[in-house]
Amino acid sequence: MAKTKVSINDIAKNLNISKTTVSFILNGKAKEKRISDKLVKKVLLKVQELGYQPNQLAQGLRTGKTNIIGLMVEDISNPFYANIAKKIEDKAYQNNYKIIYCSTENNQERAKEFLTMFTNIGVDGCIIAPTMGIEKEIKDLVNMGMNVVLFDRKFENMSTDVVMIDNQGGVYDAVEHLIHNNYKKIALIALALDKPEKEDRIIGYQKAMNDHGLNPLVFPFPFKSNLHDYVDDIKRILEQESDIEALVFGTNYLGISGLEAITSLNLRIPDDIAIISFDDHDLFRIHKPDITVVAQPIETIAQTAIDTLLQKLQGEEGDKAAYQTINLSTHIIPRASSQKNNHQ
Amino acid sequence: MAKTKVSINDIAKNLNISKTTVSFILNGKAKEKRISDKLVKKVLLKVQELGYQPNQLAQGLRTGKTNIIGLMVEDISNPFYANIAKKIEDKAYQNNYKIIYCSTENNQERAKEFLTMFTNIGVDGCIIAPTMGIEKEIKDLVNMGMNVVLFDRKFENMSTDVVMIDNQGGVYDAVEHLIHNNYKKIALIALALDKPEKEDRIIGYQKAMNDHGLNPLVFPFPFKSNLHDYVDDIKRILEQESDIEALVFGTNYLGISGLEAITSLNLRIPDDIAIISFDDHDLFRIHKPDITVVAQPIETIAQTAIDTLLQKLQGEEGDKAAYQTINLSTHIIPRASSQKNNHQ
DNA sequence: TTGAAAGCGTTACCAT
DNA sequence: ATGGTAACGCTTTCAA
Repeated sequence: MAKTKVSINDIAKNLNISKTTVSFILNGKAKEKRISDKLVKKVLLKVQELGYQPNQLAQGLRTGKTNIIGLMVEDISNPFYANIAKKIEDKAYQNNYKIIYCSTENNQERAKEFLTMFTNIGVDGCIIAPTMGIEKEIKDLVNMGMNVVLFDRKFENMSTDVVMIDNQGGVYDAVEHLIHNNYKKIALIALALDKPEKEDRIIGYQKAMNDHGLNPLVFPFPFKSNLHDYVDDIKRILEQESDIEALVFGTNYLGISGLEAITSLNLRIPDDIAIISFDDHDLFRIHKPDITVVAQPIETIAQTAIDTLLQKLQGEEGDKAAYQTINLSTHIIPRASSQKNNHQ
Repeated sequence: MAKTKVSINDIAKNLNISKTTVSFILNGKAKEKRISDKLVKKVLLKVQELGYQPNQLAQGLRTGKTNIIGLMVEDISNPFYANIAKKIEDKAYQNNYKIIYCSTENNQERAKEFLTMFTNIGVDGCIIAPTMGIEKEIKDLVNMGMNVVLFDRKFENMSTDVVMIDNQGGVYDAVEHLIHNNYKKIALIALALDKPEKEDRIIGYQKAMNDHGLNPLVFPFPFKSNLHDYVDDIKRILEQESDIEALVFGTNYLGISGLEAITSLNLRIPDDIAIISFDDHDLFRIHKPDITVVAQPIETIAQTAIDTLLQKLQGEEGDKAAYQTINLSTHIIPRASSQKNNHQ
C-alpha cells in the first residue's frame, strides 16, 4: 500500500482554506456553491502540483459507492468467458468502473465466498454467470439491495436482470443441421450440472430428435476441473457406440476434448464421424477439417450485461423494480466437420 | 451496494459491551487482552446470529491494508495470461487476498490509468506484466512503497522483484531444434514492442543463426489489437519469401496467425514449411500436424510471482530492500510440425 | 462564498 | 478484563 499519499487535507492546509472547499471544487460543485474562479484555479493547480488522487476507500466508505463491479465467471481461461470479461471490463472502464473478477471453477463454496467478498468490499453491482447451488446466496444479495445481472445461466423466480442465449434453439438448430446433411444416429455430449431434464441444451437436442422421429442418445457429464479427463470418457463412448454418425458437443471444451478423443482413435471427420460444437473457438476455425459450431453472440452478451447493470447503477432508484430477461439467439457457422464430402 | 449491513456497533450494542471488545475478539486478541471465554463465546455467537461481516472498506481505511492484489496483464483472453491469472488468483485466494485485474491491450494510457487506480483503491501490492512506456509510473509506484512483482517483461535498473523466462535461450533452442532437423533457411516472426535489437526473442534467434553460420531473417511486428491483421501480413511474407524452409513464431497468437496464413496458401506443414511457436496452446497440441512449441513454465511463473509478492506482503519490513530477478527456463515440446517425414 | 463538524465502520491507544 | 475515543480520508449538512 502506498505510504505518503497526499490527501485533501494537505491541499487545504497548503492553501490555507478548508477541505470542504477543496472537496466542493473537486466534485464540480464550484458553481453551485459559487466559489470564485480564482480559488478554483488555485486549488486545481495545487492538486496538479501535489499530484493529489482521492482515496477511493474513504470515498467509498463515505458515499457507499465504490465504483467497483464484481464479475464472476466459471472459468476465466475459457475463451468464451475471457472474451466476455474483456469486453465487460472495457465498457466498465469507459464508465469509470473497475472490475474485480473471480473464476469459480464451478466450485460452489468458492462462489459463495466470492459473493460475500463482493458485499464486504462494497461493490456497487455484480455480473454473474452463476454456478449451481448458489441461488439462495444470490437471492440474499438481491434482497440486500445489490444490483445483480445474471448471464449464461439463470434461476427461476429470481428478481434480477438476466442475459441469456437460446440454448434450446441453438442445439435444436445444430441437430437439424446434421439431419439436413443426412446424419441420423446423432448423439449429444453435454454438461449436466443440474438434472439432465432441466438442462436447456439437452432439452433442445431431445426436442429436435423427437421432432424428426429419431432416437435421442444423451451422454450427460459432470463438471471436471481437469478438462483432460473428458477425453478418456469420450473415447470410451466412441468405442462402445461405434455406430454413432454424428456428435453434438454442448460446450467448447467438450468439443475440444472430443476432437482429441477422435484423433487418438484415428477416426476421420466427417467421414467416420461428423461433429458440431457449441461455442466458437480459434481451434475450431483453424482445425482441419474446420469444425461447425453454434456461435454465441459474445459481444452482444457482454454489451447487454454491462449496459443493463450500468443503467441500474446510474439510473433512478425508481426503475430498480423492473427486471427483464433478455434472450439472444445463436447462429450456426457451417464448416467442414458436419458435411460428408461424398454425400448427396 | 448492500444496504443494511450489520456493523460491529450493532454487535456491541446488542450485547451491551463496547465495540472495542468486539473488535479485539474478532481479531484474535481475546487472550492477549484476557477477555473472558464466556464473553468471547457470546460475541462469536452473536456474530454468527446477526451474520456480521466486517466492512473491508473501513478496515482498509483504518489499517492501510486492503488484502487486494492488483494484477495487470497484456490480454486476459490470451490463454498464456489467462492461465497465469487463474493460478495467481487461486493462490491469492488461499491466502485471503483478492485479485483485481485488468487487461491493458498493450495500451500505454490504459496501463497508466490502471496503475493510478491501483494506488487509489489501495491495493497491497501488484503483479504486473508491463507494457512499454510505463517504466516511470512503475518506478513512482515502487518509490511510494508499493510492493511490485514484474513478470514476462522487465525494465533495467528497476527496484522490483522480477520473474522472467529465458527468452533468448528459448528461441535459441527452437532454432537449433530446426537446424538439427536439417532446416537452413529459417526466419523469425516476432513481436517488437521495443527496438528489435532489445528484444530477447529476436536476439536469441540471431545468436543461434550466427552460431551456425546461417543468415538471419527477422520480421518484427508491432502489437495489433486485432489479431487477425497478422494473418495478411504473414501471407505477404510467405508469398514474397517463398524459399523460407522454416518459421519461428515469437508468440502463440503469431503462431496461430501463421497457421491460418499457411493454410490459406495451401502450403503443407512441415513439407513445404516447418514451424515452431513460442507458448503452448490447445490449438498447437490438437492441430494436424501438431505444432512444435517452446513451452513456458506457466505454473511456475504464476507460483513464483505470487509467492514472491506474498512473502513481501507478509514478511518483515526489513527484507523489502532485497530484490531478486528469477529466471525460469523454457523447454521444447517436439511435435510433427518441425520434422519432415522424408528427411534423413 | 467559505468553513466547522459530523459521520461512514474500523482499529488501536490509553484509561480504568 | 473492558471501555472511551481518536483517527483513517472523504462528503455533506448546516452555519456564518
